Amino acid sequence: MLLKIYDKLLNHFGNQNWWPADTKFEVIVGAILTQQTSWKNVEKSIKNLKNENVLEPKKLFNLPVKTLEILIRPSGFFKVKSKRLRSFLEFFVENYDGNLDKMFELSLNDLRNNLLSVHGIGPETCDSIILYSGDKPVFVVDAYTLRLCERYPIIKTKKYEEVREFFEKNLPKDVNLFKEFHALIVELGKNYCKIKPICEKCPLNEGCKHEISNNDMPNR
DNA sequence: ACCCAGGTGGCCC
DNA sequence: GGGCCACATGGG
Repeated sequence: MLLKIYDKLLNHFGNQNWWPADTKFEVIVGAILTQQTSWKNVEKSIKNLKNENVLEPKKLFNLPVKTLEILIRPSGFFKVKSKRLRSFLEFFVENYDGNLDKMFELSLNDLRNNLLSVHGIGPETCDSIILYSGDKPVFVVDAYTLRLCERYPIIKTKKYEEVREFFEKNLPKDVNLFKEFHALIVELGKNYCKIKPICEKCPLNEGCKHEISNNDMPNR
């Protein structure tokens, strides 16, 4: 079932090659900045950080908050997100000396729990970090994934943990597959799921229960 | 002038 | 446990 959906999406959209970033650390910063924000805007912030040569753990840690706010302004919620970046950096430098290998040495479970304890890192950001920066097999669930589950009915619950476990149990434990699948679901959501008329051309048109409104995103 | 974007935490009931 | 709200910029 899930693999069939995956194949259709892959055939239609092709390989997405997520996450676009030069370093693992950049992935983490991007994961926090992209919360409820278009990637285009995040790119501007990332570019600013690179231009200032501060896109490294200790350098970012030592950056004054005011400066950080200015640099990440294009990606929105800049005061909230500068705090969230600070929370992560403090956690990261204090516990792992700003060393990603050290952090990712943890067991999947400890890693998840520790990241989730950081203020501003919720389930999706946590799992994006683990999958795309840590290369470990957790499935990232987002609002698009929940909507997909609703429309085909794949699973009744809308609870993050349950949906994540369902995908992980019903797919081969393949990091690359998890990366691509999540990216493809996002691509699907961006292109086809908003307005009913477009559904005719949707690769998942068959069996879709999209009947109602233009916007029925789970968290709006 | 709207509407939306690769969420999260706070507060209320 | 669920429902609503603030957070903010840039693009369509």
